[in-house]
Amino acid sequence: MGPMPDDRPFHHGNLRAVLLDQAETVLRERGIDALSLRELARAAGVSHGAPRSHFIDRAALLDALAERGFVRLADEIRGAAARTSGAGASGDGAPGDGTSGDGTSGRGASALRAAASAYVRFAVREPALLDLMFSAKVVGPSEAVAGAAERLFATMTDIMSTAAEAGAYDARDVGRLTLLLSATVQGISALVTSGRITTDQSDALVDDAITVFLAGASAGR
Amino acid sequence: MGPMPDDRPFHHGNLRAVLLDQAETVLRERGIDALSLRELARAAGVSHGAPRSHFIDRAALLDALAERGFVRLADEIRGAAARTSGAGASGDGAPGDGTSGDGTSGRGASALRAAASAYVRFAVREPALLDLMFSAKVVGPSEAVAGAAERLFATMTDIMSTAAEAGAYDARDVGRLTLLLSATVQGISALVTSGRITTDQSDALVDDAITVFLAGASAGR
DNA sequence: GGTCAGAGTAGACAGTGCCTAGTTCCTAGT
DNA sequence: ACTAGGAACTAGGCACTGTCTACTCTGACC
Repeated sequence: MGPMPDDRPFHHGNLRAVLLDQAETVLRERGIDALSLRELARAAGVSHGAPRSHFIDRAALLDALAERGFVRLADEIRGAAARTSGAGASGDGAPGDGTSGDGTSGRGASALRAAASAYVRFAVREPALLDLMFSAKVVGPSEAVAGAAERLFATMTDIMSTAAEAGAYDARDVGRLTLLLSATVQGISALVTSGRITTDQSDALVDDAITVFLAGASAGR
Repeated sequence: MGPMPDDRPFHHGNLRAVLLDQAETVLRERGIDALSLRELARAAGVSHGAPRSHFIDRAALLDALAERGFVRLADEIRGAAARTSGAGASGDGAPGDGTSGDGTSGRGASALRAAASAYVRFAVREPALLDLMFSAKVVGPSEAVAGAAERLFATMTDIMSTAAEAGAYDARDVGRLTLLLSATVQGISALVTSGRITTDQSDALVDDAITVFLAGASAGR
């Protein structure tokens, strides 16, 4: 009814992106309980019903956040792994150079170390977001976030495959070993985000994890 | 002001326990978002302000739930580990019998397998509760839950020490290895509670985890 | 130029957590 | 036996939230 006395444009233009960015900040600084659609709307200078045009639910907003989180996390560990070897670790990397040994210090190993470290660093930087990404849903995760999570796992598989080609372990075990290392890294992150261990401890733990993992994985003949 | 027309006693007697039990059920069946102090009060047949006598906060209720969760989880993995070897695995167990080998199938190994399996089974049974126990707090966890979490970790350490005495790995590494296995098991659980893998996959994953862990841990000379 | 869907506004409603004042009961202490 | 006091509980109110609905504005397209 109000004739809207303001001079600002009726259409915000990119409300969705603004809401997501602000939500991410709130999540980081004050936790998920402090995330309110109405507050986000106020901060963006729109009415309390405006977010509904972009997110049908509060849950939809959270899903979008989780989805973005998975994409960012995948990018970061891919980048970290790629930075260790000269070329990238994207999909069909060059075949292994035949380096043998137990793999605990090969080129594949350093990529694994870098990726794991980047993963946990993400957890330190964005504890609430990672928590949201892996939170227990009463109903299964939505299509979009499941896809994004899948992409993260695919990235992990890529990195693990490259390490296998470098001789760190048998290529036939890549599937199961990827699952295992993913779980381990996620577990270390959970210990960090829940405040159970310090970041210093987590660094050492990542080191131990990779060392034991490589020794155990290559021991399987 | 109302003269309380009911005939039921004024004092509920054990409201606190009833609230916690009911809260646990709601958590299990409808997730943490469905947990409302007022609804719990209604279900218990008391006024909406009654819970405040026992839990100053909604957060306090959640803390109490998490605390109970830690205790139960610790009990379950201790029991599972104890059931593998004849005697219990409590604290100062009998010294190892000198069994050598790489430890991937020794007596300590089966205790580890049982404990890990019990942990993940707990996650399957109580996903939302486990999530709550390891949720990212903007402020550090309360005193009580930190203590309960500590007790869980101590239980893990006990089990790991017993396996070390059985020759699974060097006793000097127990501290770091406990942290590592705890993280791994928690990570597998997170994959389950977030609906990323099925329970069948989780069983196989636990198996792989223990195998790789023992191979890697004992490989460290 | 009219129309039509998307984006935003504004109001209402049920529900929640939290606070406060008052009431009831149990349990000491004398 | 009586009374003081504290713990447990009731009842009302406040601010806030998510969600629904009806309405309005705007730009783009025929």
